[in-house]
Amino acid sequence: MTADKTLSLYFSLFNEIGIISQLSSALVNEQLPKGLSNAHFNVLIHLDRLGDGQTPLAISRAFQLPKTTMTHTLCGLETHQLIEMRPNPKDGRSKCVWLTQKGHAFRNKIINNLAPDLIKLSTQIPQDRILNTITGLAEIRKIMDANRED
Amino acid sequence: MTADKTLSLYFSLFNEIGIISQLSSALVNEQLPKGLSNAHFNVLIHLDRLGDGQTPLAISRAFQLPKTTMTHTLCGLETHQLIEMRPNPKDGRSKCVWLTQKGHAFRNKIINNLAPDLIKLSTQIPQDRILNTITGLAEIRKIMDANRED
DNA sequence: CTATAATGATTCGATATCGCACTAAACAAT
DNA sequence: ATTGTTTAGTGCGATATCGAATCATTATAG
Repeated sequence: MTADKTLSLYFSLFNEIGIISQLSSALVNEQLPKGLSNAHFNVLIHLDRLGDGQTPLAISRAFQLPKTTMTHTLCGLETHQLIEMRPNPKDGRSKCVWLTQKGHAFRNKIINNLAPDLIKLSTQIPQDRILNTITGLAEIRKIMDANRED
Repeated sequence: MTADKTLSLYFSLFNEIGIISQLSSALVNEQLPKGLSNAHFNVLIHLDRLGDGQTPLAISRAFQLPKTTMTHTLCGLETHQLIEMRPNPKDGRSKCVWLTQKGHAFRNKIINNLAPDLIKLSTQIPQDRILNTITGLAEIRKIMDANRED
């Protein structure tokens, strides 16, 4: 295969991915109140799924974002009382991030509001298609992630 | 299929997409000089592929971005002399965006610099996998795009 | 034709992202 | 114990994103 063909193939891939990323962000944003963005919601999801009590640095690494960005995002979540920042008992420099009751409830509410849109999607696209696409994406993601480090 | 399963399936999908979107943006950003971002580069690509002379509004719609964002991005490109903004002969309120020689050359250079990374990827992932994934993504994107309007 | 509405682009203010520099705490090496 | 290095988090400045309001031009209605 020519280099040109390869390039345009991957440009197509990344173009589709970019568009869907934007569309899915829009879906979530529609459900969020003013003052809270995708960035905030993703952190809530993350803490709920993988457990809270993590440090800000660990979270910023999980999202591969600069820690200054995470400081800002966590600050917003704390202002809205969706998380609590407590000192890290194991390291005086560090903090631990905990979901509050309100944070849990908020996450659940947003996910519930999201459900109709996603369930509608699931009626429009065969499940096999989604599963196969996820499999392909996961492979691509793993390799790109591995390449990133060298 | 339960609603819960459906939700987590689509969350997985969008999660993979979000990560790859971030990784591919990073690939491009590595090749861009300070002062020019993905946003700028994507506009150059767009003008080269689909033809220049478009209005700012048309471009902002193509990317589904607010027109104020596009004003800002185009302003940056103009400062770097990668595009020219000329009055629209068909509408006194409007402008047309044209690639300069420098803009063309810049696009070509960046794409060339990007090539090694993408060609490496193409040696790591079977082409069929990429093609199938693109097909799946395109279907998902089309349906989400259509849903967006109602 | 004139008055009104709609449209393309910009300005402005608010928030987000991110690199750089800084502080405080922990760790490492003697 | 002391000193130098590394690490966690934050403050700050630059740029990006985006909604609301504004200005100029065009389209529409009567």
